[in-house]
Amino acid sequence: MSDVAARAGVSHQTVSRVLNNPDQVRLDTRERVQQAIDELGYRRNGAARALATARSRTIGILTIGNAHFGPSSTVNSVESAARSRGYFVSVSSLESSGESAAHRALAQLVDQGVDGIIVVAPLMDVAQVVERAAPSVPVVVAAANPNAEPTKMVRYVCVDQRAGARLAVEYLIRLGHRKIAHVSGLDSWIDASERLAEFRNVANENDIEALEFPADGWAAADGYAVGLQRAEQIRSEQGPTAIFAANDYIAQGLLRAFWECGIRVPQDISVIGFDDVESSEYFIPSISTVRQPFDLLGQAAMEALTSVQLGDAPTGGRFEAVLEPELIVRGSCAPAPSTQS
Amino acid sequence: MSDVAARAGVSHQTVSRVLNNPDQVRLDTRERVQQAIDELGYRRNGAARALATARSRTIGILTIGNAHFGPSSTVNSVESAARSRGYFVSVSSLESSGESAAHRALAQLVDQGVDGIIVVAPLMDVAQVVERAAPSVPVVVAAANPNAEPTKMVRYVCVDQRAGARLAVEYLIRLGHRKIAHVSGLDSWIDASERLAEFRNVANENDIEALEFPADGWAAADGYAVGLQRAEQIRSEQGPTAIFAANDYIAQGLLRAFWECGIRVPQDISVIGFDDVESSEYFIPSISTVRQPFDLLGQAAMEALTSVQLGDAPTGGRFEAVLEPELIVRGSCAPAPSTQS
DNA sequence: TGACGCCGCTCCCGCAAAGCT
DNA sequence: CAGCTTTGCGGGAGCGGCGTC
Repeated sequence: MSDVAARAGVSHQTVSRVLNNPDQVRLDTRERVQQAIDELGYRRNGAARALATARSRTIGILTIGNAHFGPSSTVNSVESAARSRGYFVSVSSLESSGESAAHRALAQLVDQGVDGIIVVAPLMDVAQVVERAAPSVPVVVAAANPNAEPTKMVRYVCVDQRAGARLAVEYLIRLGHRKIAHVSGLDSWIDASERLAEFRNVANENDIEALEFPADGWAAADGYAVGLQRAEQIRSEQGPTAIFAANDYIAQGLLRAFWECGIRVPQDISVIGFDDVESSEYFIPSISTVRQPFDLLGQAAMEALTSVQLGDAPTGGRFEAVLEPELIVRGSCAPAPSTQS
Repeated sequence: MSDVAARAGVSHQTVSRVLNNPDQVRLDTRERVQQAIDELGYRRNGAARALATARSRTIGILTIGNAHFGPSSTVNSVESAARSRGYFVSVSSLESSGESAAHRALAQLVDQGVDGIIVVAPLMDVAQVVERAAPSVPVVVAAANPNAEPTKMVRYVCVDQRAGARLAVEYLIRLGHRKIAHVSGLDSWIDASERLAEFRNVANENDIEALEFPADGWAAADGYAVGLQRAEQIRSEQGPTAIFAANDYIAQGLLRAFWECGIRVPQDISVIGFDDVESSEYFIPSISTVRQPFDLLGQAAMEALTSVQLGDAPTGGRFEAVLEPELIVRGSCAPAPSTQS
């Protein structure tokens, strides 16, 4: 910087001013300085700036790796929202589950000196770690945490999981299904337990027989295993006529298992998924599902983070933003057999 | 830090030594200092450290967003490899295509003061930008760039795309197919053009009739469009009996289109994909494909970056590491009809 | 507009005490 | 015991900007 100053024949803080408050410098000197900067290819040193201003211009993202569709989509949108606001983005993926890993990752981010953190890991224990950590930097948790309790430093945004589950189940009910199974995801996931809870609610409200087929994970393989295991039951008269799968991959596994077992979808059983992953539309049959607005979620998270940084009080609600999912009707659901007859 | 020093009754220098070179300070003082650190909850300031050492302990990842399976898997593995080596990871996604965007993103990372950059964007123009930028920090490009020319600062690692294409096409040939189409991906992608080039080679070597059906992208929708458009041709006697799709999503779209058109896979036509995405195994029929070792690629990239930082000379080859893909045989390919008769 | 101090840390050097020949 | 190295620790400068006077 002093090189630039020397070349432009001014002092180094004039250079600094040109960079930070251009209007405080007379036009001609400003241009002279700018020219010197260009000629020397001068670039400000981020570390020095961070040290002097106590702001790193970096936000941290705490996530669970990109193996999962929802979190990975959200990270993407957070990243672009952050960068468009001039922030660098530092990503930290949870290597393993468990509170200690979450705690370490959080501490790592704080140590790095991030100006804020967005948590894209809809896991109950991660949310708890954040709550209890009482972090010194603003944190926004992107998850439909039922225990969300905004504080000075931590806020919440989410896609309304319950509304999504309701969309799916009520759609099935409208099709005449009276016996519906839910293949639930990992119960350590907030999303999974929210969807399950609302599945129960809606079934209850409508006097629907509700079956629960828990899966061992979110992957197609897990849905496949459940499908094989429940095939017998589904073929029987007492079996469910529709299934609400906790996500699309599970639905895909289910479809595959049913196909192998000679159970036709949607004639013998209807299946609806969640998330609208790319391949669902092209599956055979194409999979009806509930789409979550992950792009908006990232933006909302970034906005919420900014408002915390500005010292704004919580908006009053438990969430700074609640986004609505959308029902996508395709070919994997049909009217219940009994209605047809 | 001076607080800690005061509390432990030592100088700030000793505290620094405890943190950096513990063995240079006597056990009892070291413990005293450590205790003071714990009691005060002291954490080193990263920005100050970066300023003083001229090392940010951060590596940058330049990628194209996580919409694509390969890059996103690679980013994941790079991230974990980097963090296990004690690096923070700053991610910058290309918002748009084009050299200027790539240039900006690269500059942004450099400005931030990263210690190295790993490029996970297998695009020709991105690779060119990196080459021409003659960056001041070590860069590793994870792409099978045919023009790879390792320099002092930039190195290459890759999965052997040509070997992968060969695996797929020779498998089809072994099944007796003599007329094979390749649905190629975006030709701005290095991977796509490498696979296409090798498809031509292998076809040529084996006296195979090679058809090329370019797709407008990597998505299932693109494969679907091609499938619809080529259905007529495929049904005819002169049509290909097998298709090598540039990736699994395209293969999925193809399968869907064929299903809609009453073309049976694999009876009427064989289809093989590339990448082995999660849903491929559960598709109907399950999709034969070529798996790329993305996890190893990330590690290899990180290793290469470390070796550049250490000032090691290039290994001699054009790539620091060339990883081998693997053929995954499933249900979407069958012997050619002519062989069966 | 310019001069000065400071952000928090690391590195270079210097000094003292202890151990060696 | 002189003269040396080794070990353990402290003082001060400076990294490259920013803020106040």
